[in-house]
Amino acid sequence: MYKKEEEIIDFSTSLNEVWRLLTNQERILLRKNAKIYHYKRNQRIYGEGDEPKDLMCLLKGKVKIHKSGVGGRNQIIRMIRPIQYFAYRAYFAKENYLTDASAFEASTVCLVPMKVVREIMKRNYNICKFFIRQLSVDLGIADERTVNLTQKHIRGRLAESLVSLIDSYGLEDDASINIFLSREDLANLSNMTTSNAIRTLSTFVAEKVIALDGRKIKVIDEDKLRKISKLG
Amino acid sequence: MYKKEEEIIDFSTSLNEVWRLLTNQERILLRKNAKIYHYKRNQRIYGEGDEPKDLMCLLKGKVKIHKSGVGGRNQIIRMIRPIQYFAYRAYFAKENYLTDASAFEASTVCLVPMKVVREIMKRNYNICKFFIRQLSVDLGIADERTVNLTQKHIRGRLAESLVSLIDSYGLEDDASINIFLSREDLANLSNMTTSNAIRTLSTFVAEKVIALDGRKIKVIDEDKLRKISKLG
DNA sequence: TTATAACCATGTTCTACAGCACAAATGTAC
DNA sequence: GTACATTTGTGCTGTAGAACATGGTTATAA
Repeated sequence: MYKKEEEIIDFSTSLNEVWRLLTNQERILLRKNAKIYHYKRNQRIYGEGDEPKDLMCLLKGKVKIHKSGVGGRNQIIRMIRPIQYFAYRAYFAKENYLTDASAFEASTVCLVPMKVVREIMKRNYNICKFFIRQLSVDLGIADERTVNLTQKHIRGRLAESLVSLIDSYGLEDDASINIFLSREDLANLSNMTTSNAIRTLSTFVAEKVIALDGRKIKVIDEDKLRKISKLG
Repeated sequence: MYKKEEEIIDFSTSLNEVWRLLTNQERILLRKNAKIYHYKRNQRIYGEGDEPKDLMCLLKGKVKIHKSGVGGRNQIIRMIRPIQYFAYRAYFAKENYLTDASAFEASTVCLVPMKVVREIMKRNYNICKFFIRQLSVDLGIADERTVNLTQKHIRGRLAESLVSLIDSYGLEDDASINIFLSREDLANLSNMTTSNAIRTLSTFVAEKVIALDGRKIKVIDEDKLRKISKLG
């Protein structure tokens, strides 16, 4: 399925925030237990129903957390960017995964056994605080999303997705969004059909809010996009 | 706004799980800082934008967490039942409240300053674990809800709400759901308009899935209700 | 009592959007 | 190169469900 590589990783930069919160001893423990995996584009990282065993931290690439709903219709729940942690919710809730995670593009992930993480947590309040904070932020985002996806109209939903992509992945020098998704993924993120995503993108182009070049989305009028997202 | 009462509360039963995890010292600290408030039907407990200061535990009654979306349309995010904790997410995320909380019926709430809670958490890993668990479970529920509310049809959404009310509040001896909400609240919980909630309830009655008597909902065929919820 | 409001209930439009169907463009394999 | 698959783009049609309207029924108040 996936390839394990022995590799020298600079943990202090790649694990960032969490690394800073650790004692030397804990760092040694972590280094000993961490594994690095590489995933190819569209490869599955974990699946609904799997038992959660490892904390994951995305080092490089992009990952989507998604979920198949009624009639197999797919919905993207959230997107992970480098140095974000994921895959821990299910373990903490003592559940199996409710979602799927797949690499959006070639990605590198650092895995740490949850058992090790738990041992560290027992002794290090700051790590607990870190997870509590993450979970709380994510729960807030989820609540917002629920309201937005159900109440906003199609234009508002798509605009909102674009805005959240901008906020997550940023803009290039030429104002194009730093992630390339298919129209289908964009639709799954915005809770609409692919045709509607295409159609609505076209109207945005006509209104000079964005410009398209294949999967590249150039943001022309970010203010207007944010306005559509808020009011639409 | 609300009335504070000096009152003898049996913390060990009313705070349940958390109380058991505390040391004697912590219990004394908690008892000294806890306040009891009473809220009337429909009274607001906190509002969007307020600064979170206290951990709240519902001792008696029913509370709804809701959120006003596009065009003031209201959406119920989750319902709280006695001995459930709430109001802590925003504090942990270092945000102000994103939601409103109101008493559904006359309710009693125990408030503990978050500062005190934090002090206890620093020393007591079990309390950290408790919140991590709660947040993780809630995040899972939120993700499920997002998919359900956006993908299911109107019948499925209403059925799902009814099922979740059954699971939260249980059934009386006569198979009626142990909570009485207005059609409007039911609509806000199921992401539909009041008229559609009324209409769909009627079809459920016609199909002999439920029986209605004012706000009282008697569950006739729970299996069928769960089936509609799953497939609808 | 009447007044007034808050709830229910149901029927009738109307429109946003999903669901095709089909074509063109682009990529990928051989 | 050709062949095939995947992605993208558009038009058409049906329908779920929102918006509106009307009327009845039950609480709360004057």
